[in-house]
Amino acid sequence: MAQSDTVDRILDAAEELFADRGFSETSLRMITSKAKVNLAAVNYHFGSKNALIHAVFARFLTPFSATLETAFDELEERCDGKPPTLNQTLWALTESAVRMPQRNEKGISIFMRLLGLAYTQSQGHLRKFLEQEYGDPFSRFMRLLKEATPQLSSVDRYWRIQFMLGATAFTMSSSDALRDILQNKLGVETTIQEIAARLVPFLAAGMQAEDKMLIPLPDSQTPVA
Amino acid sequence: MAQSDTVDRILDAAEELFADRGFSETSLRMITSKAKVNLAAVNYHFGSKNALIHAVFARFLTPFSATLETAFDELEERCDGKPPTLNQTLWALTESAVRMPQRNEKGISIFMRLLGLAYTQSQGHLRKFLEQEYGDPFSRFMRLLKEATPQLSSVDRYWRIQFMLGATAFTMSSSDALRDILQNKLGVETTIQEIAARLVPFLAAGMQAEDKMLIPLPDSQTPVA
DNA sequence: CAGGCTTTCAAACGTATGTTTCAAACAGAC
DNA sequence: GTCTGTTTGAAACATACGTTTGAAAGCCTG
Repeated sequence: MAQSDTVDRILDAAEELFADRGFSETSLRMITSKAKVNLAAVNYHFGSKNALIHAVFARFLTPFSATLETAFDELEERCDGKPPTLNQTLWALTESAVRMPQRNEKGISIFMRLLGLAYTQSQGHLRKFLEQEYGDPFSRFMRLLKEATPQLSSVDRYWRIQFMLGATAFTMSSSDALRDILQNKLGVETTIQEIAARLVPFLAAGMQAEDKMLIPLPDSQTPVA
Repeated sequence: MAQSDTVDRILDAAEELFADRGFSETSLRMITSKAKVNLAAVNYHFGSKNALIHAVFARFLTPFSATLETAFDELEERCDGKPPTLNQTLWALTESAVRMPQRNEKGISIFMRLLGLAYTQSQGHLRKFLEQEYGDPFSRFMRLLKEATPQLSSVDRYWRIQFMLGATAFTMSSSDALRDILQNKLGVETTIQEIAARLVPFLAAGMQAEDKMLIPLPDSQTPVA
């Protein structure tokens, strides 16, 4: 065994269990027994459960953010001064995610599911960690989105970005389950690339929707401007 | 005090704490101390923590699903045989949610956050409970969506519905946090009605997007038809 | 006001958690 | 081989959890 095969085994087990069950619902004993290492190994190698969570994120987010920066570099160079289009920007992100080297066939959906958890179950420490470590490529993505949608107000853009993130994280986080359902119901095979190919135009269309809707509230409640 | 003021106080406290922190992260001791009732009261009145979770959902989901059925009835009657449009269908749902009688000013966002949690943190028992109790209006909503988008293939529709659910559940499940961020960043106040007013056209546009995208994968990977 | 049923209360139970301890096993350098 | 620092191991720690208990208090009916 390599010197710190233990560390990787813990990370592998933790990653999968976190993605399956969430953070609080996954105990160190589950992790260590799945990883076939001693319970104390987590605190020895990582210091605490929270630090382990950070390490799980860092392991895939660090190479991913590097890939993403490169993709953005290439894109901006290719556009030669002009701001990349919305489709190009979304696609640069999607392609970076899909083409990341995977540890196994479940890699990409675990990756997405973890991102979704980070958003929805974030316990303060995680959000702070992610913001601090990976805020830069995220900000850059935001800037590109902004330049690709100059017609939107800041507030509109903000919310539509949230909608995009939601559709993406949610779909990807359960893409295995959704794929199975589709297989059983309609007998259709679907690859993660195909899901992406359907998702991107959905997002682009939503992002570029014409109007904010006027809410017709017949009585009670104040209508929204 | 009314006879079972205790029950309502527990439900109120539980609802708010669940929405703030999630299910596993909220202990019975937090709930009972916030509600100012004895710890044993939860198990006495509800039987278990899981049953309390179900009761919290039932309290707002039962009247909501009734409201929703009525809204769908009215919509279908108004359309007089012709299938309602996508916008009408989405709006019937949104309006039913927004116009539910609220116990307090935070009511609607708690409501939404709980729905988001139900989707993202569902622990089996909850999903089963919701499916059993409220599967009917959900199926009806799905049927309306199908009739409103006859141009879509079953597979396309399936995935786009997932995208819609994702954007909605995800956004709503963290809408308070997102609102705060927006408040700090841009100094803008946002109501839940405004979020809905932005979300619906986003979803409608995405749902009706023209094309599935052709994926340009420069090398490796097989392009998608 | 007496009786029986319901509700509250403080305390304890058993279990599971994250973390710590300290001795044993191991690794590589001299 | 011996010595050093690192890693593993079994066990225990303290704490928090959901749940149960059994007695006290409250309430309503007769």
